[in-house]
Amino acid sequence: MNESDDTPHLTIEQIGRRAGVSRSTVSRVLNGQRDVRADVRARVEAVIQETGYHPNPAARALVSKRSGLIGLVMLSEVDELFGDPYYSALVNGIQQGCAENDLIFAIFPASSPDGHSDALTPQIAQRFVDGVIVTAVPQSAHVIAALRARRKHMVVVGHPDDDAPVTRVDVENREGSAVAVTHLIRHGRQRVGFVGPTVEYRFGVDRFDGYRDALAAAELPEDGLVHLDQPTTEGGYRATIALLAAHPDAVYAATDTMAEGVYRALTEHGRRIPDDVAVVGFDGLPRGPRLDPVLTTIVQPVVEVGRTAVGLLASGDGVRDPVVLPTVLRVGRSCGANHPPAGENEAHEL
Amino acid sequence: MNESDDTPHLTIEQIGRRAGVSRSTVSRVLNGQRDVRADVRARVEAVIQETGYHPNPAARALVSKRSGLIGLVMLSEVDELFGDPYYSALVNGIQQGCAENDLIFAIFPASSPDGHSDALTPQIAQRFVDGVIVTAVPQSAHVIAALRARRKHMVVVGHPDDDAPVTRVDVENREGSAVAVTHLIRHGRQRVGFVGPTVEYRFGVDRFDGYRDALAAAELPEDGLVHLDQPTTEGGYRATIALLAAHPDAVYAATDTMAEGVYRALTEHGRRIPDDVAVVGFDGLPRGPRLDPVLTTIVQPVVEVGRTAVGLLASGDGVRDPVVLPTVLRVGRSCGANHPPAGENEAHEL
DNA sequence: TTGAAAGCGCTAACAT
DNA sequence: ATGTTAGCGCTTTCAA
Repeated sequence: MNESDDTPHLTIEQIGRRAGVSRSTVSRVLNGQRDVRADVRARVEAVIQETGYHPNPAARALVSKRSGLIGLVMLSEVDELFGDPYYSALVNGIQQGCAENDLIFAIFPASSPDGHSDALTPQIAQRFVDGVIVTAVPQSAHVIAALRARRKHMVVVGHPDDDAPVTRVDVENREGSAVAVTHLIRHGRQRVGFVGPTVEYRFGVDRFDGYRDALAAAELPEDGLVHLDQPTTEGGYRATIALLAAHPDAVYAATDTMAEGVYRALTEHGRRIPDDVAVVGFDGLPRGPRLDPVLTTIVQPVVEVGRTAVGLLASGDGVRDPVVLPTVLRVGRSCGANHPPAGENEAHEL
Repeated sequence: MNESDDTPHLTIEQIGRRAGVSRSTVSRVLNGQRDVRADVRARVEAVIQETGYHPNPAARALVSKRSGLIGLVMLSEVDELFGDPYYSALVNGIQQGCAENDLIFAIFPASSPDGHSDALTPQIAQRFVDGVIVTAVPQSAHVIAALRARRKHMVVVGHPDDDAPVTRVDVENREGSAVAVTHLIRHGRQRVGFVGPTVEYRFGVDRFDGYRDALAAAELPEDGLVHLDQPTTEGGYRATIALLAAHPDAVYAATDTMAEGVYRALTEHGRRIPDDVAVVGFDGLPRGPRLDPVLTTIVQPVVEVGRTAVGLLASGDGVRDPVVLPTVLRVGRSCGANHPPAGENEAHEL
């Protein structure tokens, strides 16, 4: 129960009575309709104020078919994600978006604990929720499919593998990558290695495409310079070891986490950063790895992604065009560009 | 809106029609009442099954006065907490509890962004929520007060400063501390230092009391051995530096995070762990610091705390007796007890 | 054991 | 500009 039972809650009817108007007028005031005379409105508002009245959300939800609740679908144990700097920032953005839109932010496990046939937890399935946010990772494909099958309102963060229509929010993975690699090339690097995740990660593919774009534009080779592994520090380490045979003078790591592995591998093999090998990463997350020398990286606006996703959920129903947010190059020490071209070293607030 | 408008949802009435019974009977089946003939029940359940019907939660909430929604009040930016191993585990437990009780888990910022006079965010104030969980930290005092004033159903995790009646879940801070310190004493340590948080942290006070209990029981002195600072690695470091003057042969750190600082201070000052100075901590969190040598620590069941808090919220309304969960000593290498007394080195599953 | 009917508190036609 | 009325989909007496 919400509160102790000895606090009978006021209803819109009673507010009306106290203000000497009908319940409809109170409703109009409540919902900001303007066809209410100013003095009447004031009177009603005064009563609302002094009584501390709040309309019953369940009644509202019943008639309006909106609960004011949106959810994030968690694909793994909640506390795994809590450690992840990406989710940490994303959740922060979602929370901000909810506050801005006066929505309640709920967390849903992806599947019911009892291993239901349906991939969805009863809470989502039972449609109390106005809409959900799902991140596009390999494991989420079936959840997205299930949500679509049930015609749930959803926004996908990132880029799902299948190209079925969904409203989604993404960042300029490809463009950002191209900027990163171009930056290296412009500062004299000729053999830029790519260390990125294996192909099931769509963002990795997009970032790889940006890498190719930049190499192609500079007419540089990529022979033996591309090495894929898990998007972890360990993966970055292994990929870099493999890459060394190709004698890179720079490494573009598709994630900062992988860049951490790149650092370790380079250091262990006696390569100085950036003197022998320059490094640029991607992500720039607030809680991401702190490397020495400071990593030059492409900053993606994850918090903004979260807020945008909520905004999309709050603003309507159908499938909308993807929203793709810009990334920014943040120049540190690892790229060897101590005097970066003007305008390149300013990271926006994210 | 919940779903695309072209999916008109089934109502209990329609289910009744299809099953050839009244809506009341369907409701009885739905709510597991037993005065329904077995074959009728089966028929209704079959229809529910094949139609994939779910009762409308808003309608249910309206009449039952329960939303099935519980919330965690977040006292700082969401993403600060995400980094915190304590919250990480707590949220994990809350999530588990919600899944078990078929509740939706929402996250609420403590105060409305627009700096309302009221300390509560509108969502909570507007009572959509069946109950909330608040952690007892210094900043939460006014939130707890505000919730109490509004007669919200709440469970406090930890121990608030004021002794106003609340339902709360806590762990055996005092008893656990006593076990930790007794363990050190039993293994020959005579000068056990206390490194803990300053007195505004109630759990710190409780843990200090346990320390005193153990010293008193062994008739050992505490002169110059108690040093308080912020409950951070840095605080643990500073407190230890101060402590060194008292020539401790062991340090009991009231949190593992502080223990991390203890390690650093001891190491920097040439003390070997555990040979010169033994160390025992408190928390044992899944994502807590990993120290070398492995820290002996008092493990508190934070996940269980979260689940219990939800259980309390789900099970009733009034103020209940505090639930205090047991802690367990987990013996590592830092206490110098390589052959721990039987039964002491088994940490339960948490 | 089952059905009919009232009503939870609100919004939104529809009147006036 | 304001009031009246009819539901939203459910649970729950109350009758049968």
